Amino acid sequence: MLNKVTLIGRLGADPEVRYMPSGDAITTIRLATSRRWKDRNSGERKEETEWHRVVFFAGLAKVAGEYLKKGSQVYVEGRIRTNKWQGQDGQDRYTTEIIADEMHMLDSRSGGTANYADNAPPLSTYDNHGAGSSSASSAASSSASAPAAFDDFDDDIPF
Amino acid sequence: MLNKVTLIGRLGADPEVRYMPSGDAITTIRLATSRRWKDRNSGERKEETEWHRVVFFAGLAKVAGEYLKKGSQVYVEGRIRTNKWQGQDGQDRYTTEIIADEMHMLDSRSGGTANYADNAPPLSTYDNHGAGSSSASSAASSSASAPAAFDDFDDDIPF
Amino acid sequence: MLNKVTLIGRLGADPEVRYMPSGDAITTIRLATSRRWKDRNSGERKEETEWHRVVFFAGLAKVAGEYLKKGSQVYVEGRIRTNKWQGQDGQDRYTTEIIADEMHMLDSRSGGTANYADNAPPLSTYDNHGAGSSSASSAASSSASAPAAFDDFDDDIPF
Amino acid sequence: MLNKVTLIGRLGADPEVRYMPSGDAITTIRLATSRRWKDRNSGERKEETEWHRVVFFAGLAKVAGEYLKKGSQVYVEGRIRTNKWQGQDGQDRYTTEIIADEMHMLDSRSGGTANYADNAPPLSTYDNHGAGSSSASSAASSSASAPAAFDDFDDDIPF
DNA sequence: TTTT
DNA sequence: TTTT
Repeated sequence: MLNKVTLIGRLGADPEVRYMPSGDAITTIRLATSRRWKDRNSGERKEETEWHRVVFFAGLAKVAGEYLKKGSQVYVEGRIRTNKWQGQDGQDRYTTEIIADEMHMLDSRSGGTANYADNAPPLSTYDNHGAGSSSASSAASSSASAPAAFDDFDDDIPF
Repeated sequence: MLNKVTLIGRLGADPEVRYMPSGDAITTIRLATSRRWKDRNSGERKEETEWHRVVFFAGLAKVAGEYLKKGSQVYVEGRIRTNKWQGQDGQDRYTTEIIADEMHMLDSRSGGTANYADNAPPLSTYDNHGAGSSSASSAASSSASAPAAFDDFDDDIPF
Repeated sequence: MLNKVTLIGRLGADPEVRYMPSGDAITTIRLATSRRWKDRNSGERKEETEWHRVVFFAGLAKVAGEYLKKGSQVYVEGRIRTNKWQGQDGQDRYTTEIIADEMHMLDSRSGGTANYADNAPPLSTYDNHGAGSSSASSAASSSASAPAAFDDFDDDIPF
Repeated sequence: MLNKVTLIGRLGADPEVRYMPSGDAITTIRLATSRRWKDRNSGERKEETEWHRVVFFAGLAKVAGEYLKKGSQVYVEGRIRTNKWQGQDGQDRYTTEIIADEMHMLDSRSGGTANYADNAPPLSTYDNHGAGSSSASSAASSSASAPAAFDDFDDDIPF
């Protein structure tokens, strides 16, 4: 079965980074996508903004936490997950989020936040495909300098 | 900005069809997508099922309501929309759904529910791209026989 | 059946715009996507650039021809089409191209070519879904000023 | 940059499987996707079939070679690659293919070819994300029995 | 609640 | 031929 989401939008705030006991990072962002259309009857232009909670794990979480900022434009690919939890009143609540497995920063060169380009890695795509928790741990414990981000590059089939 | 979802899954129940005052249909389905993986540490196979609420409007709603059944396998493309509403306790609640704009029945000929193939249209893709509410209304008021479904075919660029 | 391509890349040259007898524009771009990975055996970083021929029709062709430039970063969605033709030697040749039905300029505000932002429309998505040649013609004959680009906005379902 | 293709279609012939000196399989299929639309001017229904050459490597190649048959319906995700080669006349030729990194068999239960269901694995998604050539080799040398196919399941992040 |  |  397929459960795939692709988003291009901007962060409404800086990323939030938390850490697991294992040392793995978990980064969460709020991403806005807006849709514009012209009402066929009234002819009015309309706009609607949708906010998405996007969660990154392991190596992706590190890169997202380090390089994304409020206002950054980003491409995200992942899957929908809805979590069930209980409110204080004992009632079921649901929260839907996007579990990201691919991320691509779209603010080229001077783009985005002022000092963004200072430590940005070359524009490229990061992903989590096939990453297990063990290798993720080792990635998470590697150096936080910019080149370390490249540890997450996809080892691909060399044909 | 981009907000796109693609799902391939099976219906957990027959579609629910409601009608607007204008006569337009609104069809809702519950779609299951499951994900299987092997835990890298324990080696165990795991499986997780995600349930999606998918909503179809206008011409798509008609086709979905007519041809999809509990257990049908379907491809859906659309966008994420989260609705905010108030519970009886006055607290904010959120419901996330997929607003479909393309649908593709995957139960081929002999496939799916027993008597499914009897009145199924040729395997094809239906979509709502660019459909305004007025044209949608006229589609909704057209005959309910199988060929009518074709009214929703995308008029495409003839090059 | 589904035949969908999504690309994010940069133009290798300015767009080429041609016109049909009907007045409709046809715009073609060459789009580079590059893939980077680290070879698992040698540990070397590798990079491979793929060039795509992307074709826009009707209203999309106008917007693409007007606002895209060499070096622009763009999101394109469309379908694969392979054309068969005959070389001078009488042998069959094949050319594969992407017929775009959605386009999204990713060079934000300050981004892209120097004077790009001067006449750029608000960042948004253009599409051709469901556009027939007749409506396309009328779009093509509308004024070429920036606001005209909005004529191509998707009329969407107002629920 | 992003270069992504998603196809749902049917095989025009049985898969072709070749083997690398390393023992890795390479499987190629011809996949048809068809598009139907109604001409807005003439009102005629039209149909166009596009044929795609899809190539699978490593573990995916094994599964594709074993379980797909002429007529099978399949979901494929991958990237576009155009190869340049020289005809006998010394002229450059180009061949475009889809390098698959995910595959999903859509013929449920009784679907597709007669004896398909006999040895089919549970309906699921196979992928090559992040597979390097070394791990691919070991997968290729594992047993060819049905359960072996599960070796290719995505080890995913266990949150 | 589907399906394999 | 783009870009980092």
